[in-house]
Amino acid sequence: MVTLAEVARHAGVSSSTVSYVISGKRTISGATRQRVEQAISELGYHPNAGARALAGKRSHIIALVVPLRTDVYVPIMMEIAISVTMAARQYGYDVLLITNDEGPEGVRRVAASGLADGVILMDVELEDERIPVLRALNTHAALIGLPEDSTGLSCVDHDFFAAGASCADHLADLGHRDVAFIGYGSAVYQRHAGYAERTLAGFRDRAATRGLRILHRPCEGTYESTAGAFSRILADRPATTGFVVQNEGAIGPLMSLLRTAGRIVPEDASVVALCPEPLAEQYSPRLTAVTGPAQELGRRAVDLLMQRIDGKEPQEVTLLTPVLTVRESSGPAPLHL
Amino acid sequence: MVTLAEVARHAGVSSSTVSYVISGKRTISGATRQRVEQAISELGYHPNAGARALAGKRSHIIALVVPLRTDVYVPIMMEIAISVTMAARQYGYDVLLITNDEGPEGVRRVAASGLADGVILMDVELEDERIPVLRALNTHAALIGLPEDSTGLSCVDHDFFAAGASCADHLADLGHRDVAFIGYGSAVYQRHAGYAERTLAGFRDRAATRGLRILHRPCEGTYESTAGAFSRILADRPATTGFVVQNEGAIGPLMSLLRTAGRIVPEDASVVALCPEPLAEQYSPRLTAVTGPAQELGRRAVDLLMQRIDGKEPQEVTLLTPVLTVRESSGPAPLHL
DNA sequence: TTGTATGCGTTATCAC
DNA sequence: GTGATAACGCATACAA
Repeated sequence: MVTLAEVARHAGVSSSTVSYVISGKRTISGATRQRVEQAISELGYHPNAGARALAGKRSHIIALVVPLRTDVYVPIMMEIAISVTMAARQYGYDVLLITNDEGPEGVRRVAASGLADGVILMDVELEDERIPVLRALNTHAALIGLPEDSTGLSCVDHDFFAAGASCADHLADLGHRDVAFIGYGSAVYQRHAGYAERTLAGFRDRAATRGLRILHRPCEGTYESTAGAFSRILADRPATTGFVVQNEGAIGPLMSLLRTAGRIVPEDASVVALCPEPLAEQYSPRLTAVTGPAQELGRRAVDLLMQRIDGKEPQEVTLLTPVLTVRESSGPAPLHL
Repeated sequence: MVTLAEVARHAGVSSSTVSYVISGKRTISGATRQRVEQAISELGYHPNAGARALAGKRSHIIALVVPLRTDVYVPIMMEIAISVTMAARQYGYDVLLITNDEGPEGVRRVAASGLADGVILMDVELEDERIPVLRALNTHAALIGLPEDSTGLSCVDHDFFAAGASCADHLADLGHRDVAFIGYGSAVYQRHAGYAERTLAGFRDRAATRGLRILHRPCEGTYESTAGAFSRILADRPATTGFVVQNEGAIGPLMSLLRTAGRIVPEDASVVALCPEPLAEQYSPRLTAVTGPAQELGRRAVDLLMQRIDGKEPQEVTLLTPVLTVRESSGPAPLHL
């Protein structure tokens, strides 16, 4: 293994000079810089990570805590994880993957050992049990998701309230009067997942303003569950012409069910999905959908975390505005109803 | 920050004793062990990762290199990543996430710096450019996927050949004679992705043995592409009654297309998917499918890597047998054709 | 069974 | 602009 000292000898300078050439924390004459850089590449020197962490009190690693639960659309989790990793690399940081089966202990472990300089929490719940650990250890952190009490924490999330509201707006604009909201399974609402509640709240709120009559039906995301929700909607409100879906698993079944029921989309019924773009594009007809910028979420979390590691105190809550993209699944409310 | 020395003072022993209590590399009397362990928990001691790595020449970190490409079913990638992480934890290891946008350099970086003690490569291609780096640095590694030349490397993969063969067998057993294989986009075959080629080879091979007439159609996984493949299949071989799909994105469209074409599944046509269980369960009717054990893949890769880190030389290639689960989408070939 | 002492490779302080 | 050198916190060879 090539060490700093060997590089120094090879270049005929002291090891501290080599160190400073690398870190750039000292002004170095062009000549020595040349020789040092040449020695580095000739010997194929790579600074030892452990030694650097020990001496520099900075591991240049951040931990990313990912959920095990799968009611989150997995590709989006992955997209966020990857964007976090790539953003971190731009700061010279690497990313350690922590699964939530370790629970709050995982956070404590990597923070207390100095393995990670900071932590990014994904899928943060309203009363997240990892947050007390963060606070107790005074760990640098950024949260993806919005907890109940975000005091002193940096959080990024989609603006789900706005997302829900824009669905209501869009359907109201198209003249729909009776609209159904097919959401996540009731377990999701029972554990007060912020994203589910906030979307629904935004939808309800705007629906009231716009004078929509709405129906909310939880749904497990299976075909059966969707079929159940669908038939109850038709039974309770036969005049329903607008559907908002926030459960990825329910989209396919819903489209089939509408077809089977003889309701042509978008002529007889409009569908607005709250889902990632690739999903929306995948159906036929392509879905009008509200989508939040997933990669941006990861990037911003890293930016915030890096600020904190650098001793700054960035803003507490950042909400990223989702975009409603009109595609082929929504249209004017049918007149004949 | 609590250090070993502080714990030692608190417990009234030397720091090496504390170290040995933790590592278990020395026999310690019950009494001192007690006192040390108490001191550790009282002070909330966590060994410093950097110092440990420096002194022990072992970071207790492995790197997991994940692909950026998304033609792999993403949830499975995630499942593997998570199983790798959990398996690694059992060995006291953490997992560093490396995205493939760094290319082979990423592998070099983490290996040469001693950041990671070993590397797990996901989505290995036949001529993978990361492999030369592995060989040059003599990095401990385990590959998920099968490269052209696996000499001296430890690889785990699904037995795709067997997977393809079992699809042919199943349909032949049911009396089908004309079977179509809807695969990945032609780009996947052109870059000689091992999994695609081996599945097709296994399918072809067994189909020949069983006297099936087959048709292979690449498919991009969109609705349009699937519709195109489907109509060409019906045009070229109207008597086709069996469908094998290896493209997750094509499954939904195919089911719709069959329904639209008036072919009831499984009475008029049988569908066998090569896909993860959750996907197979999600459709209506539920799909007969061949599924490889994804988590097992991750676990095994970690096991192999740990053996190598411990100086052993485990077997080169491990192929995990997939399982064909009969569900509702396959049945006897229709007699009237 | 336990203690002492050295070294791991880097960063950063102090001196020149 | 550059060079010594003292930490950094732990593991381990060597002593006792």
